[in-house]
Amino acid sequence: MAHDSKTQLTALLQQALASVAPAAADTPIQLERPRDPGHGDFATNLAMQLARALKKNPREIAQRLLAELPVSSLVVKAEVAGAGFINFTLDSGSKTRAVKTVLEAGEAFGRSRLGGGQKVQVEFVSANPTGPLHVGHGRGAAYGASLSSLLAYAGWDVTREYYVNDAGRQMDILALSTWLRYLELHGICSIDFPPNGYQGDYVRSMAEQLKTARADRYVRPAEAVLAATPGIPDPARDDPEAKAQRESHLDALIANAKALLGEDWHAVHQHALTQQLSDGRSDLEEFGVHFDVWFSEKSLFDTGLVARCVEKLENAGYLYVQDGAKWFKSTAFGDEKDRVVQRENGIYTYFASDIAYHLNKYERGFDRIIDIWGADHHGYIARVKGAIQALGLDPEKLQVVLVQFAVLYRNGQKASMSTRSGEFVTLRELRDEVGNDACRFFYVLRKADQHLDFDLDLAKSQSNENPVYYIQYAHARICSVMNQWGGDAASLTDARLARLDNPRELALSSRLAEFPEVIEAAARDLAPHQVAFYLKDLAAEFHAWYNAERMLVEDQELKLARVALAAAVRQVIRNGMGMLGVSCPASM
RNA sequence: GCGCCCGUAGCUCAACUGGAUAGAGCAACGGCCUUCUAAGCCGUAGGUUGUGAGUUCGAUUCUCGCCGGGCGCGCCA
Repeated sequence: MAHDSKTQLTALLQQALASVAPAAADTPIQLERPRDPGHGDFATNLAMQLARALKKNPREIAQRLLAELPVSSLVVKAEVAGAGFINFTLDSGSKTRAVKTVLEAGEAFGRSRLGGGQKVQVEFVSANPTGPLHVGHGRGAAYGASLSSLLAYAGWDVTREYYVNDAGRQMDILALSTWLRYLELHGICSIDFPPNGYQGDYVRSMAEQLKTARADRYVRPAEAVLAATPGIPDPARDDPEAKAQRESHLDALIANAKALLGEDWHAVHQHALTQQLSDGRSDLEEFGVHFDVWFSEKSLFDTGLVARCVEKLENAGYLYVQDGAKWFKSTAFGDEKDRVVQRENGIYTYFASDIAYHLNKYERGFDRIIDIWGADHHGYIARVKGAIQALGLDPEKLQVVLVQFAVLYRNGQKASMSTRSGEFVTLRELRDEVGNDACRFFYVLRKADQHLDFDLDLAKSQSNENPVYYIQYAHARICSVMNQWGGDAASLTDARLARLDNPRELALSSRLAEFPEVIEAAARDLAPHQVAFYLKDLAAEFHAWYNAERMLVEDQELKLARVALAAAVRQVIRNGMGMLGVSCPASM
């Protein structure tokens, strides 16, 4: 059995524990890799954990544990330190063995069975298809994609899903906006474009496509379009009354459009939807973000699931009618207030279709469901979990990760990111400026719950100083060395690794052995940034070694050992970067 | 006002689910290219972890109170 050092050491400690404190034999063994190399290769706080139960001095317990520790060739030195830590220094052969393990496992090194093949669904991005993706969506995309790969690597069966909001008012507004621009293109300029419509240039280009494909088929007289609309209030006014009037003006325009266009309304609607959807899709694909399922909100209505869902809640006694609307008693599940699922006008709320969507997720048999939402949706968690509980499902299966906002700065000024106003930086623009690799890496370089200040000027002007290049550079250097070495890569597994004996080489080997632990910890915490930081550390240690020692030396045996180490580093960089969706060029 | 998230070096961020002397990058300063890629390396400097208490062997981490910032509190999506 080729156990790794950590597993072996854990087993040794368990034996010692069993004889020192049989009553506490189930105490979990925590082994950490100390930051300070002077503290050895592994350290455990086991004695301190036992201190209270045994009512003894931790250092004394540590001494007794050491006395009972079975003899092993693995441990070169074990000593009590500090308040009661036990520090272990391992045999160098056990460290360099990682090189061979990496080379033999190749792409599979770091994979684990932590997830046990369980089915997990990760839903992310799910932006309304009403305009280009912006930098905020980019963060969700990068995080979700990296997390999905990470979970897959750690042994889960992952389904990546995008929830398409193709059923609501926002889509109607987009269709209307497109149509109004289309009318403008046909010389109908007497209709003021509503300020709360979609202003972006992409709307105009969709209108042009419509004109090219359908000529004047959708043209209607301006008077009919504006019939019975309340009109647009003075732009300077932002009182509630004015706001309400703008919204009802928009709704009246939509109603008129539907009436005037009849079946053609669906064609315009569909055109806008498919156009935006395919635009977003190709944007994400170029960004290396793939989805297995594109789930339509509209389908939830078409199959009657929303209605069935509401009925289920009603039968379970969690619905009541007030002011003509149907309310869900989410306060029964800890929410601040009850929520409407069906409005007075009979239209279901977004919440209703979201309940149905989650019911559908559960019915598809996932063992675990992860929703990745923007932080502005945090108030939404209680009601969704409440509804799940009301449907008799286990709310613990659902995990919501809130990704904090990416706030964009340009010229030291906060840039707006509203899709409707049209003043936003798109993900595509960002990728063009900064590059996909730097983008993916930059996004995932911080915890999801950290606010992200994205300084566009900095990202553009200093893109060469982005940490991603640091890691890619290490990879390129190794490729270059291996080209000059020119040997057969397969022969590297036979290298005499005992020749790797300087501290840098041993530290680098240990670092490689740590990779699987990093993967598991990151997967547990849903924190792909830990992988990114690990890769930075690995690259740093490699660069230091590279500058200190030469690999292509005269001594054939030493050369082979060093090239093997470099090849193993390269492999781990590839595995880690691949997970984060970042490429590894062979030269830079 | 209530709820969620956050506060760590001048700036951007880490810190292995409570561990040892809190670490990186950028910016600043000083060194290293006739030998494998200088997008690199080595060194110097930079901190009362917002603040005050509590919990214990031990707190950046957990609890509470303040201070400061972000977001949310619709029959919007």
